Order: sequence, then C-alpha cells, then structure tokens
Amino acid sequence: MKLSVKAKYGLTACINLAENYEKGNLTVSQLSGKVGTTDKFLEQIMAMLKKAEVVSSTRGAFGGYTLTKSPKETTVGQILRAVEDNLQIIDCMGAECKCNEPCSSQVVWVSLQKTINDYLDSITLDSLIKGEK
Amino acid sequence: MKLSVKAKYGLTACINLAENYEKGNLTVSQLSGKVGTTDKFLEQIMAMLKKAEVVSSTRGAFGGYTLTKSPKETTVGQILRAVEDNLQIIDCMGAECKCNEPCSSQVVWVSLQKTINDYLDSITLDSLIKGEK
DNA sequence: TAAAATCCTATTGATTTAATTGGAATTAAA
DNA sequence: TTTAATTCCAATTAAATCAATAGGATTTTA
Repeated sequence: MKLSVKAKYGLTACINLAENYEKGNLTVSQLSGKVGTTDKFLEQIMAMLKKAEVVSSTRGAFGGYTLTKSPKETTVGQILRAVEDNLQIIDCMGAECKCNEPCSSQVVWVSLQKTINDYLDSITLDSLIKGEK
Repeated sequence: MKLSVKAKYGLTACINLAENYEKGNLTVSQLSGKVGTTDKFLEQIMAMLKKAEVVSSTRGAFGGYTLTKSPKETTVGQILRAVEDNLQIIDCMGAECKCNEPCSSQVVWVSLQKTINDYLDSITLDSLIKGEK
C-alpha cells in the first residue's frame, strides 16, 4: 500500500505554495526546484491539483500557481485525494464490487478508508508550516 | 495507495481460519475455494503469513493451516503487515530517506503510518466474525 | 513580436503485481 | 512400504502501473 511519488511531490509543492500564500504566484519551475523533480513531471501533478480545485493558475508570462483556499482551509486529504486516485485503498468496496457474495472483509476496507480520510483531513497546510503536530 | 489482492485474499483466508479455529486445520485448497483464487497463489500468501507467525502449518497428508493465536489475539494489522510489505506507505520515512534535506512532509507520512497501524491493530478476527463494528 | 508561462496529449522504460509452472519434501493411512 | 495428500521452495511470465520524457499548442505580459 504505497503512496506514489506524486503524493510526495504534490504535498511538498503545496507546502511551498502555502509558505508563499501571502506573497503571490509560484511557477512550476520554481516549485520543481524546491520539490526535486522535473518541470514536466510536476506540470502533470499540478494539473491534477488544479482539476480538484486545490490550486489555481494564471497563464502566460508572470503566471504560476497559488492555493485556491488559504493554508488554514486546505487539508492534506484534499491534496492527496487529488493526486492519488481519490486515495481509494481497494477497488472492491461498493456497488462495483465483483465478489459473488458480499465479502466478509469489506467492513475493514470501508472503515480503514474512512479512518485515513478523516485523519488526513484533520491536518491543514497551515498546521504543517507552523510545525504543529 | 492501493492494497494488493494479497491483502484481500490473506484476510479472507484468515477469517475462514478464525471461523474454523476450534475445529482444526484447513488446507490451502479448502481455503482457496472460499477465498476465490488459485491454490498456487494462495500458497505463496500463506507462506508470508507463516513467516510472520500469524498462521502455523502441519505438513503431509491431513495437514493444513491454523491460526497461531486465537481469533481474539489476532489482529487485522498483523495479517496485513505480513502480506503487504509491512504496510509501509512510503520509502522515504526514516534514516533510509534519500532527500537532501529532511522533507517537510515527512511528519505526515510518519503519523499517517501510525494511524493506519493503530487502527488495524484495534480490529481482531474475533470481532470480525462476530460482526461487531 | 518575443519571452514566459500554463496547458494538452502521446510515448516509453522500468518496476511491480498477480499469477503460473514444476517440482521437492514431508506425513498419514492403506 | 507404497501411495496419496499435503506443505514447501524457486523460477518464470504476462499484464498492469508508475515515473518520467517528449513535443508542441495556447495564453499573457512587456
């Protein structure tokens, strides 16, 4: 049950955007330097964050990305769900389950999923950049 | 962040062993029928569970598998860690982290890891087969 | 009009997953 | 003592996913 590097790069990028929230835009190439990946790969990750409305962009020269909402209102859960296929831990969880019979372990997947989402939604970017637990 | 099918097959197998705990052994081929996979694939999963001492085996004719400890003492966390590479959600988490600087998001990975493990260790096989939440 | 930037889409190489295959070793019963 | 049933061990493979690379189109400011 590994998180992909998109989670790591996406969260790190958003932490940088949070630190810069009052100051304005950051470009992909500014962010990729901080994050430690290529512009082209981070572009794709930023596109996912934008689609989920976690970040907003302005195009053209002097453009870049900002957080859509303030660091206090942006949670780690919002970010990770945007870049990690909704953080879904298993396919077999709802009506789309292909099991013959309702499987006895499904209650575990459903409750674990909720535990993960609730926990990650309890962490805001603001708390992270202020170094709170 | 998907669980593999080993998690699903492994947990389902263990639930079946829990239901049979007073009655004795179950063979791989009995279990694979319940679980919905092939004998040969389930064999590999049972080997992982055995290595982690979640299950015990007896070889030869009339052999098979049982839970090492009672359903009350066996947790879902023990099972999933056995078959899912210790449930480790990201490589970059301890001394082995390859980051230049200690990354600002590491606190999230460490605390999420603990949240997942603690939650899954709070669920016993006994509670599952009795249908408790 | 030129430079800087996001946006869009396709391809690729490496890794991981989910099996499949073929047998060796062990044990109980006939 | 042989046979059938079973776990144990190790290698291979096909398909899927991941992480990146590539090439350009579009938009905006100076």
